[in-house]
Amino acid sequence: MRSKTQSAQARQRSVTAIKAAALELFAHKGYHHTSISDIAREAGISKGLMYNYFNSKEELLTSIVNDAMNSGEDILHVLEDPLLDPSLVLAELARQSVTMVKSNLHYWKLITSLAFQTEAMKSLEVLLKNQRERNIKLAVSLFERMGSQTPLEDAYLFGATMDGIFVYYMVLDDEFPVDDIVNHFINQFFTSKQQRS
Amino acid sequence: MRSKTQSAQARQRSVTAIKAAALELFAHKGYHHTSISDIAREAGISKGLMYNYFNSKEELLTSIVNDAMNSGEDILHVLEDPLLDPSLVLAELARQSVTMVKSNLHYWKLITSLAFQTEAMKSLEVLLKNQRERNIKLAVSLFERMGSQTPLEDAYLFGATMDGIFVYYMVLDDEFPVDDIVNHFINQFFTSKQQRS
DNA sequence: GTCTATATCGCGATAGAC
DNA sequence: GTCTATCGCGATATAGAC
Repeated sequence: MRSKTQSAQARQRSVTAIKAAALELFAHKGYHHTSISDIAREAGISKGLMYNYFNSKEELLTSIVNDAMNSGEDILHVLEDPLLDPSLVLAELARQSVTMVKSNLHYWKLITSLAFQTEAMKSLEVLLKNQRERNIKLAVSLFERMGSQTPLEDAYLFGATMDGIFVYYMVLDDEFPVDDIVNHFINQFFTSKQQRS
Repeated sequence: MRSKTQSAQARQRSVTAIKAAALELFAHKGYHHTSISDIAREAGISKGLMYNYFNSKEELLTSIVNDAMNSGEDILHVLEDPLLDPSLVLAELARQSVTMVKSNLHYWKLITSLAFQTEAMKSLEVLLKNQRERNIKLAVSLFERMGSQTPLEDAYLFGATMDGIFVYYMVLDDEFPVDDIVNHFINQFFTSKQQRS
C-alpha cells in the first residue's frame, strides 16, 4: 500500500509542476508562442511526461483555467450575502476585481486574449461563458435590490465598464491609472444613483 | 506603355484579392490559425505569389490593419469640428462607433484580439497605440470644453466603457443587446452631466 | 512514473521555370 | 506576374526502454 501513496505523491508533484510552469509561460509568452518543450524545461521534466497527464496542450490549458476560476470563486461568495447594502457590494466588487487583476495581471491577459479565440477552442468557451453568466446574475440581483427599473441593462453596463477598464489597463500597463479611473467610476456611479433616488 | 498599366492592374488585382482573403480568414479563424495555404486557396492564387507582394505573413497583417484604420479616419474627422456641442459629439461618437463595429464585426474582433498579443508583433503595437491616443485626445478635448474638472479621467472612463461594451458584444454576439446598452449608457451619461451643471 | 528517441506533420518561406 | 516544387525547421505527439 505504501507504493500506492508514493505514486500518488509523485503524480501530484509532476502535475503541479507542469501546471505552474505552463501558467507562467502561457501568461507571459501567450498560449501559441509557448511550446511543450518550453513547459517541460520550466517544469524540470521531460517533454513526454506531459502527455501522461494531459492528452494535449489544449487540455492542459483548459485544466489551468478551470483551476484558476475555482480558486477565484470564494471571493465572490462573500459578496452574495443578501444582508449587505447592494450598492456597497457593487463598489466592493469593483475594488476587489481591480486587486485581483493587478495581482495576477499576466493571467488575466491570457484569459482575455483567449476569449477572442474561442472558435478554435470550444472547450474553453463553456468555461468562460459560465463565469460571465454568474457575474451578470450577481450584478442583476444587486441592481434589482437597489430598485432599478432596468436591472439587466444596468448589470451589463456595469460589467462592460469594469471589463473595459481592465482592457485598457492590460493593454496600456502602468501608463493607465486604473485605481484613479475605478474610483472615478465608483464616485460617478454613486452620485448618479443617489441623485436619482 | 500598355504593358505597364496591364501589369499594374494585375498587380492591383492580386494584392486586393490577397488582402481580402486574409482579412476574412484572420477575422474568422484568428491570425495564428490561418496559414498561407489557407489565404492562397481563398484568394485563388498560389502560395508563392503572396511573397511577391508581402515579405511575410506578419507584414500582410500589418498592411491590412493599416488600410482599415485609414478608411475609418474620415468618420472621426467630422466630429472634430469645434463648433459642435461637445456632449452631442460624444453621444454621436458612441453611436457611430457602434455602427462601425456592427458593420465590420470580424475585423474588430481581429483587432481586439491582436491588442493582447502585441509582444509578438511590435510593428502593430505602434499602429494600435496611435489610434488609441488619437481617440483619447479627442475625448479629452471634448470633456474640457464641457467644463469638466477631470477631463482625462472622464475621457478614459468614456473610452473604457465603450470598449467594454464592444468586448461584450464581440464575445456574446447577438445575445448581447448592444444598441440598448449604448443607449442606456448615453442616457445615464447625459442625465448625470446635466444634473451636475 | 519518467525518460530518450523518434515519428509525423504542417508551417513559413525560397528557388527557379514559364 | 504567376506557378510548382521543395527546403528546413520546429511543433505536437507517440513508442518503447528503464
